[in-house]
Amino acid sequence: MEQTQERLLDTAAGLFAKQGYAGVSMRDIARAVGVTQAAIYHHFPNKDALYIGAISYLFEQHTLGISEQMAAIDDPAKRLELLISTMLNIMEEDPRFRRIYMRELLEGDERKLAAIAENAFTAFYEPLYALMDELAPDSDPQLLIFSLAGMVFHQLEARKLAPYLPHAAKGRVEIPALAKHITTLFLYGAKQS
Amino acid sequence: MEQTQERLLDTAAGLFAKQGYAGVSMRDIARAVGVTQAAIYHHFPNKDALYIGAISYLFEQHTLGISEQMAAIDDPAKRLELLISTMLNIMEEDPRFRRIYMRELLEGDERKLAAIAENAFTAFYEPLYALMDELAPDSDPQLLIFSLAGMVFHQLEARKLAPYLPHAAKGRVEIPALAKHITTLFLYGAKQS
DNA sequence: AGATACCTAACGAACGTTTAGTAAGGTTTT
DNA sequence: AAAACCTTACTAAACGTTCGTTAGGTATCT
Repeated sequence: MEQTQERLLDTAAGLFAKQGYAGVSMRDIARAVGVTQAAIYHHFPNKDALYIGAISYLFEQHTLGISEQMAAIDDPAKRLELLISTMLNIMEEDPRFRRIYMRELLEGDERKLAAIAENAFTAFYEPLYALMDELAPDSDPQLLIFSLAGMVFHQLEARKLAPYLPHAAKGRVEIPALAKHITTLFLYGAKQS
Repeated sequence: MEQTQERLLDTAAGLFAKQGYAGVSMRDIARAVGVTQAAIYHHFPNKDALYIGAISYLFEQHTLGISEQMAAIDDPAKRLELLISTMLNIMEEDPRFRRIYMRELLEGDERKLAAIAENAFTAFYEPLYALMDELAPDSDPQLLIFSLAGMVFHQLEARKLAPYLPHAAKGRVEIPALAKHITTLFLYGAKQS
């Protein structure tokens, strides 16, 4: 059966996202899945491989179909709007996703970063790169992508911070409102938004 | 001497910021400072106390008179530019600062979040709030601030990812270029930038 | 003499990983 | 059709290492 392997990947993804690489032991994962530690080594050669496998598995779950979905829309601005709200929805639904990404950026292990970039992130990146070229051919697409991604990630994450800030917010900002804000700001800037 | 204690706090802050709580051992910290593990226990009762102490120490370092600096500039756009490049410079200089922020935001401990919001973020937040009101009186200032902060944080952090992405970058993007990109994008959007 | 600031050495627990074995199912040989 | 063999998917137990922490000793200063 491949059932155990997939349950290992899924469970490990959640644990690693929440507690980080060093914060999760092979025993933790085995216990959560309901097997012994040694059983993991039947499916993965070591902890590193399980970690990278879990992350790739996590990204595969979500990146499927994004390119196809986007290719169907001609107008670049409309495509951007769809992409932003898709990203927001995915990351709202599955916090493991943005946690793993942020955590890896923070910890910055060269090997793991490279693995994530290749196995997992490229599916997002490629259509975005093309879109940036269409929207603003004279700007650096990578800078634009990093700014856009930063807005999406931080808007979701910072909602937890909002209650503790001055001029306290009225209530939780919903996803469609966030999508509209980011799209408008990204396209036309604060002066027009 | 209080010298060792302060060096412990300073060193631990850097290590914890980069590798997280579980990713750093007491031996790591002792080795980096140049004492034995047992010496730490002369200054702190346990690892938890050292962690909390290190974070508090880090934020105390960053009580900056940014409000005064900004109050001297009349033109809102110029003020924005100064603020962005100041934020970028501070966080470039001391990566521990943005890493601890991101890490605590991820882990989301209510108590620590409240402390961070009060001790660290408010100094940035108040002048920003006023500035947003001037720049775009019809928009939600908090949304604008979160988007701006997301860009600043993520641009700095994501530079590590750049080499592993397709259409590989030419070289490391420098701070002034980042400041210019973020300022223009924030004010006028991608269409104009 | 007593406090301070360390040291060496060790404790038990937890860590990633390995070794050896087993029960179940399929495949090949007789 | 039965026996022999092989592969798969595990388990129980242990390996050496590293972990947080502590006990006890030793210089140095007041």
